[in-house]
Amino acid sequence: MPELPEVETIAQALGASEIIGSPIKEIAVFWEKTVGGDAKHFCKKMEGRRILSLSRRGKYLIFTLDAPYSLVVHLRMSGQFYLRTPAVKASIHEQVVFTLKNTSLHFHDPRKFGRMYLSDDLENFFAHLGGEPLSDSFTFEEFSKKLQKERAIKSLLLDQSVIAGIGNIYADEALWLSSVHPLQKASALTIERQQALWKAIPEVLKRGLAFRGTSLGTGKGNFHSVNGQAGEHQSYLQVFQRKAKPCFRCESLIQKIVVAQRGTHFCPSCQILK
DNA sequence: CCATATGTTACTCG
DNA sequence: ACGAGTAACATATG
Repeated sequence: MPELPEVETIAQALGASEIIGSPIKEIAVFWEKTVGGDAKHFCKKMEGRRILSLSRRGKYLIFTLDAPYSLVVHLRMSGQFYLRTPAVKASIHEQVVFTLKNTSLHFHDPRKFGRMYLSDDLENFFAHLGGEPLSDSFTFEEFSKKLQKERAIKSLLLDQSVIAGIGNIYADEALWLSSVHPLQKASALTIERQQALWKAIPEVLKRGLAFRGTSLGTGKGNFHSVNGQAGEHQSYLQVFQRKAKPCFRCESLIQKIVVAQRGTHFCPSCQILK
């Protein structure tokens, strides 16, 4: 269930792995919807091309292949990658297996929501995705413009066409850090709260990335990087999953409500609705 | 059995 | 037209 820091963690791990430079010799698809419903078409386009590099856009992983294609992967709720040798399906949850030169790349996805796309035009593919919150283009001026909506701020933060990469954990963390109530109408934020939130978003994302992502719970379906590597950021969460525990700023008990259909954690004392 | 889950999209309704 | 709410996707966990 990866968000920007988790996807970036995976991109960095795969980008430093032996898959780089390796040709894709064979592809086995066990759940056709994962690759868009036409496995033969998908495989034919990919087979023989090398994986040149890994990158990320929002919550999408991008495998740059020999021209003209890139393999774009969205992990959705439970997608994970494993490197194995040999290329035998090691779990019923492996939906796609890529046989490479000296290893194999396995896409493990119990809930089967993950999706793979082949694109020869990434600009067009990402045309409707918002900007990158960790890039220099994430300016206060641009952010402030996007807040001019009569809409709950949390709902806006989760909208990938507004800003790319923020999910439920980091939305709650950024709102807590900036003392903004999740149900606050975006257009009603004071300039001070706007600025606080603008600073908080990169801060919480960078912290998540520094700890190589957030791995919650005990289940294997929760986020893990390549080869099941857990992140460490769960130990540093300020508000997410802290229902009924004391706020680290004011000791009031953290509340959990539902906003935009998502569990939402906030401090009722210091995240004030105005 | 029931509720919940770090995501996205199609649909209805106002 | 826009946004909120809902169900759907499919499975695991508490």
